[in-house]
Amino acid sequence: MQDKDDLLAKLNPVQREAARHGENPLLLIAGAGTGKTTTLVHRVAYQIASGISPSRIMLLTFTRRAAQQMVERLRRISGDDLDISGIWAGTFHATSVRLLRIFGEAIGVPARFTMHDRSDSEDLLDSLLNKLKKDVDGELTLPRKGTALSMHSFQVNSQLPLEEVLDQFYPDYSECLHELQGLFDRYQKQKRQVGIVDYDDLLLLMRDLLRHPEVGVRIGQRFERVLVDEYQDTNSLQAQVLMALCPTGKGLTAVGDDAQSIYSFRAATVRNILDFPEQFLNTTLLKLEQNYRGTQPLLDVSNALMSTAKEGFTKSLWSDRTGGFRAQLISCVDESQQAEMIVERILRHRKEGIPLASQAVLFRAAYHSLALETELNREKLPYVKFGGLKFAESAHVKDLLAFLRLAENTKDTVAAIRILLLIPGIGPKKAGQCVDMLQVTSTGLSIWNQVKPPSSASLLWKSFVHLMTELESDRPKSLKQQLEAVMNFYGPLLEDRYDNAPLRKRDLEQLISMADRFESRQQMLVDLTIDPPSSTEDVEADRKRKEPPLVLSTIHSAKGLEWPVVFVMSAAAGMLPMPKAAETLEGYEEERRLLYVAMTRAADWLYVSYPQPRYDFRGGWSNATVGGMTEYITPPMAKMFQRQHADCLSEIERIDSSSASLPQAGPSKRASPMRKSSSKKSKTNSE
DNA sequence: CATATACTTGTTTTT
DNA sequence: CAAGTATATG
Repeated sequence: MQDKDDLLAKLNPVQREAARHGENPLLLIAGAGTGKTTTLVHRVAYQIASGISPSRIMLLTFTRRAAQQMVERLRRISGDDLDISGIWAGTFHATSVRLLRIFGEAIGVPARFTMHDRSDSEDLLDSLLNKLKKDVDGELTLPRKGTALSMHSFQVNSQLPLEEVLDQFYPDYSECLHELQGLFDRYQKQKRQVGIVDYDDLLLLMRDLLRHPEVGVRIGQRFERVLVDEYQDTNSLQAQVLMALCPTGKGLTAVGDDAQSIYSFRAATVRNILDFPEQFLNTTLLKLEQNYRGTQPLLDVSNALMSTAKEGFTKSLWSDRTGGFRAQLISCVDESQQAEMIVERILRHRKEGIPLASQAVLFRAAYHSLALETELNREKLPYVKFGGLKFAESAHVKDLLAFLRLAENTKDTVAAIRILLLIPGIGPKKAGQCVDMLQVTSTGLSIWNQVKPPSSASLLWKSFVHLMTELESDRPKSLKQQLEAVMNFYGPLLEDRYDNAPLRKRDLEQLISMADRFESRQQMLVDLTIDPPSSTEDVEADRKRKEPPLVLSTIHSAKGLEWPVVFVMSAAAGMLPMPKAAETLEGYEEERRLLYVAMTRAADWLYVSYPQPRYDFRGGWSNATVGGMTEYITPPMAKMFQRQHADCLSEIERIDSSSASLPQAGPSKRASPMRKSSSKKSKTNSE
């Protein structure tokens, strides 16, 4: 077997030091594109080579995508010598599920728990909220379900007292503190009683499990090494999870970049990263500043952006890839012209040899790409979109899964009401009655045989109850068969419910064909909730594409990825600083970091574009305050950008033809193995 | 009691 | 523009 230090041959000195660091707590501050993931992956490989069993290493990442990518890279660098298969790599949430399946009973989580996604949580909370509304009888103005859930979720994740959360973020509702507190207590209690778990509960339960006097200690001892990626985006609750897992910090590694913290709405706090050295004694702090991704001119612009930030340490990224393309700032007449401009440039890059899949268009909110998508469809360019509404969140998919969810957990009233309402002739009232029947009985769903539906629905009702009791029974049926049985029943209902039924039906066929991937019904339901197919590609993957598609992504979903060509679109007040988000100073600063994250995704070409302000919905210039110039871009920065006005088409042509050749990509080697790893799916690399 | 229609409201980001 | 409320009809 090779010497374990050979593994680290390609790392720079700081990276190597991080990889070889012993078991004392390690905090790695790593700027965008500095080889953060590379270092982390090498550290894991090095530890395994040093004799630590992979099954005793936990690698916590921010998204499932990041976890998969890391495992893939780990596999690549460890070759055949090291067996890495036992490693626990995943998000906090996914890891929690994994632990709960094994140890959940210890803290009262039933093996057949079902999960609620955000809209299910809202529904459950809404039922309690409506009762409360009757009680207060108009004396108080209570929040809507979505707002209420956000409050509660923030409270849980931040671990602050509810009073503080209300005062700080929802002052309008400070008066209802008492009522809301009661509401949330009842909400938590009810979920526990019926074996329902939501996103926040996964963290809460993971913490509680790890604090369990016996089981918790056992788990803590089992994991000798714990590594956390994107630490700047963890919240207090996640910090508590880590504290419970590694009380002394022994074996703990955290990696992050305070300049890229963009999840404050999930109660993420840079305090976690700043306080790490105090929280865990003997912490070693290492910093990575050499960027292996971008060219120096591109980094100059990003650095300039961050130098205007109001707070935070300034790191200056540098690269030895001097020269190359200078970023362009492009002013467009309106959104549709912006779309045309982007498509035109994408095509030009493709002609010059950059495949579509190596180009990405990034934006603040999912709907910002609508105009562009129309244009892409017109040009028949294939694309995948990350972020925005997920496949598993669409109504028809949720309907289908609700049948299985109810069968899995007959106390999951949200699932029950959802499917009951699908049946013609059954409304909220009747559905409520049916659900109440379930609460008192122990015979399960067969009690519904006693329900007498309106005569028009009686036949349908019979087949419905038959279906459900079949699903509920332990009679061995494959998942696929179960789904097909549901589809038999649901298919016709779907048809007269939605006008685009054929399309939706195809989605469901897709879902059914995915069934074999899952080991059990419970697993399928939970996995689809914590790891919903995040792009259109995941769903359509087997429809063979002629060409790997262009990437469209929200900035949040683009975190940690890179592309040779990056477009940041709609970077103008009203869209990139989102008015709603930029109300507070902290919010405003986060919007800036968002732009920073977006710009630092680019390796070779970067375009930032914005439409001119226009008089828009409900009185107001969409980005008037800045006279058409995006707020964050200061005059010196504008000079660094090669500024263009796309409304003068001749100007575009002129500049484009002069800069049409490929940029000199700096020194011959890119100093890291990140590039060029053209295996099937690695159109993008991580930092 | 279920459902259809007509009108108001508030617009992000993700596990 | 979707998701809420309010009112009318079956």
